[in-house]
Amino acid sequence: MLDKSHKYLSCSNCESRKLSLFGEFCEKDVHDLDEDKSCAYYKKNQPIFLEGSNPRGVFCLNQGKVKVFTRGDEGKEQIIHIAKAGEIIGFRAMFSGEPYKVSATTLEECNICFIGKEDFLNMIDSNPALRNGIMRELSKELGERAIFITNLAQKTVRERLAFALLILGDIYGNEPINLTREDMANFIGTATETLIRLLKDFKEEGLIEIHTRKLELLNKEKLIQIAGK
Amino acid sequence: MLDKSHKYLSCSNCESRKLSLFGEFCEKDVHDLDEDKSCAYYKKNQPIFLEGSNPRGVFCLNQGKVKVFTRGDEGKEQIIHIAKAGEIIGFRAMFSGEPYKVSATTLEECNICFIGKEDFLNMIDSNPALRNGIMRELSKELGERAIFITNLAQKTVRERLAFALLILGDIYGNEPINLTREDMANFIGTATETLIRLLKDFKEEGLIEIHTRKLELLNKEKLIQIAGK
DNA sequence: GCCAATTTATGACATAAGTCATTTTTTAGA
DNA sequence: TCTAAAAAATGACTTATGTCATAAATTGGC
Repeated sequence: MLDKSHKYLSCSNCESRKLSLFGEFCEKDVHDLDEDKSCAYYKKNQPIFLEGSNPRGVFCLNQGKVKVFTRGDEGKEQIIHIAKAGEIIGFRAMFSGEPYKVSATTLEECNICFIGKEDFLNMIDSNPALRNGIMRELSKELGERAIFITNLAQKTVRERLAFALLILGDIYGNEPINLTREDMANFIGTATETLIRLLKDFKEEGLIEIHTRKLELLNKEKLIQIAGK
Repeated sequence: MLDKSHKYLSCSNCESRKLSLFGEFCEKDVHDLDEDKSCAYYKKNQPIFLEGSNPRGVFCLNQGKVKVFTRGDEGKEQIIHIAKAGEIIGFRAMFSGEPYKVSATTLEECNICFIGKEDFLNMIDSNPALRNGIMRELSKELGERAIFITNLAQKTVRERLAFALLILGDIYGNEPINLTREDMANFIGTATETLIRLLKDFKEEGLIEIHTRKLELLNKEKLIQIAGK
């Protein structure tokens, strides 16, 4: 499944594409996409783009997970989003005309394709469905971030942890959640030690199972209840 | 300046429009806009739209300020954004195809115009400049919210207050900042009492001047320093 | 398969910020 | 102009969560 060589990955039979904003492309569009893009293998913990730099195109996640984060005053990461296969990342900064406000780094080995700025913008101009998809995506995320903000401001760490576990459960699907404690703490906005203690509580309450780094959700119902609205 | 009747406000000489996403419209487009829109006077603390309801169009803020907020578990407001004249609000939910994730309420007397969903979407389809403006706007806000999230997660209330005062200073321009303590607390994500105590500190440190509800920034330099990155 | 480096875990302690109760001030409507 | 309601202010007290120190476990490179 994962391709460590830098060899070309065709879009036409790419399963991730079918889940992505390019999913509805007609054959010709897929062919054009194939022409325009380049592919690369990224190892774990490899940066994709950095806060403050200028976007040159967008990244299409074929395989693997990626964290999107900003750094606060003291350099501490705040994870804003965790992207999975099928997601296109880094397109916001291309429309805002500003440098990246966030950084992106792989959380595991990844295959990631790249589409240059000009090609991507042309696609958008000539493809209303893609355009609408992008606008829908931007809007949805904006709504999600409003909720993220409210959670941070009003929920306890325990509630936020339950909330985050449910989100991570969706992202990881069948696989167990697999993040360092630090990344997890930086996602819910707390100290690593606090997170560790709360995970232990959840384990003792029978809500999750812990296999070192890998977490399994045992009782989603109860987690939903703890997470609140 | 403020029109308490519900009489028609023409777009062609609307100063707020010139600052808005419709600012670059040609004469014909402005004429069409005039045909499509309706205008209304809103008094202070009047809701414009509610979280959970379905969007029927967008609102164009001709005069006044509006708070955009969500409610947490216990109904407490978290203010996400404060909109000023020239801003178009409520367009995110129209693209996401979901009900509103936020509510909007006037903070003062307002004149607000309304453009129906269909008309607005037609405008976007036929007007690439408007479309790009909207995408730029969505993207910019997404970046700002990443910073908002990081601030909430990592800064102290004192730092967030300094940060918020600077933002509010920009929004209010020449006028003094004019918000209830509760709204202000709900903007920076803290308890009203905590906010009141910190405002007192800032006053004693000579950073702001307080005339009951109206705040004046005296030392932006120092506020920037406190706010941090 | 071993060892250094990283990550996870745990305990002790400090404190920023929340909550609750009460008073004072301001606002807005009659 | 008066008055009731809302908002702002203040004090006393609690606590959730962060910090620091250290130990245990896990990981990954040679």
